[in-house]
Amino acid sequence: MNPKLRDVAEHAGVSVRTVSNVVNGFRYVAPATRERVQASIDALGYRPNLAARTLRRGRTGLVALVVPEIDSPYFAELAARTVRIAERRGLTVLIDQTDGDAEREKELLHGRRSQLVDGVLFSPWAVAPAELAARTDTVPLVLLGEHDGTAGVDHVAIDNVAAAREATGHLLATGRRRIAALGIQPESLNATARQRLAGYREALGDLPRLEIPVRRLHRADGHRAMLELLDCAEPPDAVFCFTDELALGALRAAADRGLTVPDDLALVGFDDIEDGRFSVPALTTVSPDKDRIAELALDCLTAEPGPPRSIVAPHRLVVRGTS
Amino acid sequence: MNPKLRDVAEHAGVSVRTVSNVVNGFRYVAPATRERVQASIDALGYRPNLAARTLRRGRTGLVALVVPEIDSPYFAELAARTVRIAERRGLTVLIDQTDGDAEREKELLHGRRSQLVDGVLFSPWAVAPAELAARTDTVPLVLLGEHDGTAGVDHVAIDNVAAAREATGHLLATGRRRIAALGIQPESLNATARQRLAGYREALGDLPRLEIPVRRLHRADGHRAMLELLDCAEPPDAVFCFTDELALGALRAAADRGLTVPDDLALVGFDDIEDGRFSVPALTTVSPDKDRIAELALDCLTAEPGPPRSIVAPHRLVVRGTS
DNA sequence: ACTTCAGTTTGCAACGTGGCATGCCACGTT
DNA sequence: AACGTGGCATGCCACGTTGCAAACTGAAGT
Repeated sequence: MNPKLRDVAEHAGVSVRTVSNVVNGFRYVAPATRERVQASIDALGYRPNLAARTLRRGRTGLVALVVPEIDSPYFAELAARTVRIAERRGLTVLIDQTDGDAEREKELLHGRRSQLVDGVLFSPWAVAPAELAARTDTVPLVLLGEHDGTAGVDHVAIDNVAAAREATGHLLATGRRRIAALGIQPESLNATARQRLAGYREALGDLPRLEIPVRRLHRADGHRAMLELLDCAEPPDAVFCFTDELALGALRAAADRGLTVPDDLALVGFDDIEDGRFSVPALTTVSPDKDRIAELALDCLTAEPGPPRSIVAPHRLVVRGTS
Repeated sequence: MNPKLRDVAEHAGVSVRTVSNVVNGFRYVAPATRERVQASIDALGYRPNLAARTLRRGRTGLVALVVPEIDSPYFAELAARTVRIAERRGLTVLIDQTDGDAEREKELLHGRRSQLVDGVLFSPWAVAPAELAARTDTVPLVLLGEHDGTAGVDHVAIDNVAAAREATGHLLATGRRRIAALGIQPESLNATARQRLAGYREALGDLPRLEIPVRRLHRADGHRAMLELLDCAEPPDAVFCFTDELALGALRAAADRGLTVPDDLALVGFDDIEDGRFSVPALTTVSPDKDRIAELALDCLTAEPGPPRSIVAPHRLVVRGTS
């Protein structure tokens, strides 16, 4: 059995409470006492029991990161940063995957983790704004990547509309006129996809729209959709993809059809995943500041409760070889 | 405040203990009582307090997954599967990143998480076998991806030597004779890299060896090393890369130098990450059965304590476009 | 009638910690 | 000498749960 406060107290010849005071850095402990207690702590290898501490304090030091899939590179990179930054703040991150399933997202909103964590970083996919409003749970919640003004919940996200406008505008600036948007989510309430679509439309103005739906946002979806798109009567000369994964699938499709990128077809992605820096050619993309997003989100969680914040994280367009 | 057992007990007119029995599915509860209690639970929205439960039971339901970096695709994919399988077993996964730092790995071995988790899945990078043997911590530990017979700890890994032999053998079978191995870790005690090197050497027999060291196993490392390699006097006609990431960096380097893969240069990777299926051309790779690895590792954690197991997970060579 | 026993319910105690209030002491001030 | 003050140490209790053992019930066995 691990040593407990009582064991340390006996060993050091002080009360349990004094040991607790030392452990917690309480102010009024005589230096000599502190030293003696610390020696006993080291000698016995005492470590506070987290369960007891949690029970007493009501805080766990855990934060849940809820994402559709942790093996999607964007979320993996976001998770890596979140874990690092959380650690610096004495927090530990646990991972929940929803697989983009609305039911599972609802569960999370309604307290599936409320006993276990001090806060939830939630990257929603399919859940309706009404569900957010109807949330019963009281655990601090921060939405990641959503930014559609749904009241009552903290948000951290880049300006998706502006970013999509820039991406599309960049394709226009390079002389493209038949620009497709790849990544529409017809059935889903996904706010992010809607905003990127809005930005695309704004930039396009009166030019013909070419809006391609996909089931999910993975490479395979981008690949499949792009093959179809290239086989149709009037294929586009550029595609704005809502994720880098889609873009990489599309890039592969272009290669399958013998097209040269960016000459025959320009591509812009979204997310700036590591992968896109080493594709051939390297992927032009919108780069959200993931470090900043993670940081701001954790700030929100630890901040004093107040009116719901809506925080905009920075992004920039990174032009590389596909455009 | 959340309702507790006492509140439910009062509401249902039974003792606290009986409510606990219902919650825990204890056998001897009269159906009528169970129903009444369950109704009260639902009415009040009772959820067990995990901290109290943990304190009492001594188990947390948490498992730590310790990896060098969660945003490395192989580990992200492994994590995704681990989280899914763990969830089915009522376990929650928390993520620790070591960044390949020996100090941090040691911390984990010496109980950094022992209070918080029921078990640790540890994917070591730099830690010495001696550290493993000197482990003081008693939390169940399973090593992932190591398999060098270090006594005293459970292992789950594929047969890295055989896999590397197959990969190299495949390149030989396609007529290559000047085959490099990319991914050597000269300074590190990393067992995985050593085993893959051993397999490479076995397959090569008396053919000339070309063993290329890299600092880490990322795309950038593969890219850099491959550029150097291609610029030297006698460049190889094939490269066996110790990870897919290295291979993708190498693939990019080949493109940078105007080489055609696989005609001018064949590549084989290792890990079968999603990314490699959509590169141009698609990456030939060794595919470890990640689902099986996650499953076996969790089996180990939950199994009765016994003599250290050394479990070999299946793998297969997936031939695609780069060879 | 008495024991036995499975089924059912219960009270008590303890898991290890930290909040609170209090007590004690030494020292300087009035 | 009495008093106030700040530094320091401590005991009691509650956080919400579950293990344990005991108690009670009614029916079946002797």
